[in-house]
Order: sequence, then C-alpha cells, then structure tokens
Amino acid sequence: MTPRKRYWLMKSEPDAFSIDDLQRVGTEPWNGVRNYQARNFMRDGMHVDDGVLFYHSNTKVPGVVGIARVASTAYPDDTQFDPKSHYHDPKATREQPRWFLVDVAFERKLKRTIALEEIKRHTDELGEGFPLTARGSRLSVFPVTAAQWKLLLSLE
DNA sequence: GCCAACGTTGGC
DNA sequence: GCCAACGTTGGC
Repeated sequence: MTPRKRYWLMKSEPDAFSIDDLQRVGTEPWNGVRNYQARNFMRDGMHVDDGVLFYHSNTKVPGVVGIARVASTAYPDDTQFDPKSHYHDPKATREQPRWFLVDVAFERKLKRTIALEEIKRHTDELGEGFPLTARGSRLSVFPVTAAQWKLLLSLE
C-alpha cells in the first residue's frame, strides 16, 4: 500500500548546497545531518515522492526557494564512515550506522524567495509550534502539514 | 562577525 | 543522573 503523500521542509546553507546546485545535479543524497530528530524524520517518516520545501538558511535572505521531492527511502549516510569527511562519526560503524539520509530530487525553483521575514507574518496560521518560526528552533528537517504547505506556496 | 539558543559530551 | 563546558546553528 502506498502511504499518503507527506510534506517536509529541509534547510541547506546555499554556500554549501543551494537550490541551483540541486537543479544542476538533479538528485542529491542529503548527507551531513547530525541531529537525531532530523535523522528520525528522514529515517522513519519519509517516503518516496513526498514533497520537500527547499529552504536556504544562514544567508542574506533566508527563506523557501524551491520544491523538491523525496527520491529514495532512507539509507546510511556514507560520510559518517569516512575519516576524511567533515561529517565523520568515529562512533558509527557499517554494522551499526548512526546517521541516515534520503535522496532528494529537484522539482522546481520558486518564482521568488518566500522570505523568512514574510513567513513570520503568518505565524498565527502556521501555528506556534512551527519549527521555522518557533523561538530558538534550529531543526533542519521537519514535517509540514498539507495546510502549511498550501499556505506557504500561496505566498509565492 | 556576533551571540542567543540549543544539543551533545563527559567528569563526577 | 546532573550539569558545566563546549560546539553548532542560524538570524541578524
């Protein structure tokens, strides 16, 4: 049985990996996530063809810049095993991987950036707990409801 | 570049 | 199991 389509938001620093990079390569393993909550969402929650809002963080105008889709089920993030990688985790083994990822595929760029500043004006509709606007939240992968998805894209 | 907020680590 | 120290995130 095919699970109902879910929606997610995934943050990336454009200096490291931008929506243009994703457009160029088409599909990319979402490596480097080293937060358990974000990992759990990828490993336990994501299904192929789920929708992804691509968000640029730590940049001049942070915001949602494109749409992607989940392109694989979760599998171990290879960078955790590589001593030369910035994402190397000495406690992870092939037998007992600690970090998982999914492949993410490009769908389209938004016509314009939906800036965080603008998104904040809709806190009431998005809900107090929405991780993008919740105070102090740094979660880089989290679920978005169908209603939140629709609202955010209506701002495009 | 600053720094508040948060998550993780490790000594005890 | 507590919690101080440290490292990271990410808006500004």
